[in-house]
Amino acid sequence: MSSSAAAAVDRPPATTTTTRRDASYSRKQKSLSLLCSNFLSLYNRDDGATALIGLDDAASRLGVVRRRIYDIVNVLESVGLLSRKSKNTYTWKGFGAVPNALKELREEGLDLTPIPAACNNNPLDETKREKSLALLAQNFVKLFVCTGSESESISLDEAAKLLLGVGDAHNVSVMRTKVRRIYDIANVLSSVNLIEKTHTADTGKPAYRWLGLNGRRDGLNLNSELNSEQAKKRSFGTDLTNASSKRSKVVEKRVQDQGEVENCNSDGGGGAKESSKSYQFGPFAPVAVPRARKGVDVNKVCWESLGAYYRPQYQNQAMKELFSHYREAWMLWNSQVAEKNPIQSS
DNA sequence: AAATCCCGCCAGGCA
DNA sequence: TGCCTGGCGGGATTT
Repeated sequence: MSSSAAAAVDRPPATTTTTRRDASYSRKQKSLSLLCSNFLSLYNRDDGATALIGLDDAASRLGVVRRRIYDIVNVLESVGLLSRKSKNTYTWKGFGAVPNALKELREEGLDLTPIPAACNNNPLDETKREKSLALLAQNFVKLFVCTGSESESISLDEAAKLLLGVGDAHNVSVMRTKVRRIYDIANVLSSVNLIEKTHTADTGKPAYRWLGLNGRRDGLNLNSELNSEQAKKRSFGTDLTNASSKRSKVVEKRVQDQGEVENCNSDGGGGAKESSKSYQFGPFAPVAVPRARKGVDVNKVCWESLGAYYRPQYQNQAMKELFSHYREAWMLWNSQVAEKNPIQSS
């Protein structure tokens, strides 16, 4: 089947290697870790309240194509942070739901034996399910919670080999694909501080350590400095959205066309230019946060959640202090508003 | 050179 | 038929 119309809309114009080599192309703007952190900033609540997540809404708010959202929700769903409600819609469950999900995973136990096709009602479905990111993510988590490795690191290689199908143990190509997927999963899980990236003591090879909910030092700090080295490396000076990407220009334009872009980040192109060079409000200013719609104070929700949850990790001390300053000012202002308007602000 | 992982093609399912 | 979902791997970027 050829690409669908939806996919065509979804997809920025076909990229050439020229574009990819463009000097302004920067992965920092687009990492899955950062995207996931921003996703949490939008939907995670301290009070444990559930929220509906529309995939299109999430994609346009974050300035990415839907495809990227699928990666995130599939992994987050595997640890119970959200669940699929219906087509296009997920329900945010929050960190309160994680212990149960982990308990269930633990009780299920780690069984990597492929289900024989003959035993399945629908072999095709099972094959697909077997390879799905969601299941891979669950099994990855099980490697820690079911094998007593909660205090130990598991190397990337080790994880990939364990999660490979029996017949694929020596297939380099399959192994490489599996490793790619583990990177995807690990980036999401480290963004929510359930795991952290480390290195094996002996070989220095990449590895991951289970943090569990202890990884969240407190209810606010989802982007703890304890977060993966990866996030540290890739998040400096980046925008809240991934709209900076040239490849995201189609999405960005679509959002602008809808007249929904809150141009609170005065770096002009809504993040299309390097925000690190021309920041005005700081990288936590969302580019694609929709204007308040009728009866819905979207802005308030977003800024509140940003103020409460979003903590960029700056390697630069000045940036750290600057953000702290803005955050304190915001919190102070917010509490003053709350005092004046207890009903509206509650 | 190895590690990392973004990106989007495209297959398959479903209404 | 068109949209939704997501597996997959090429290849660019970072370490």
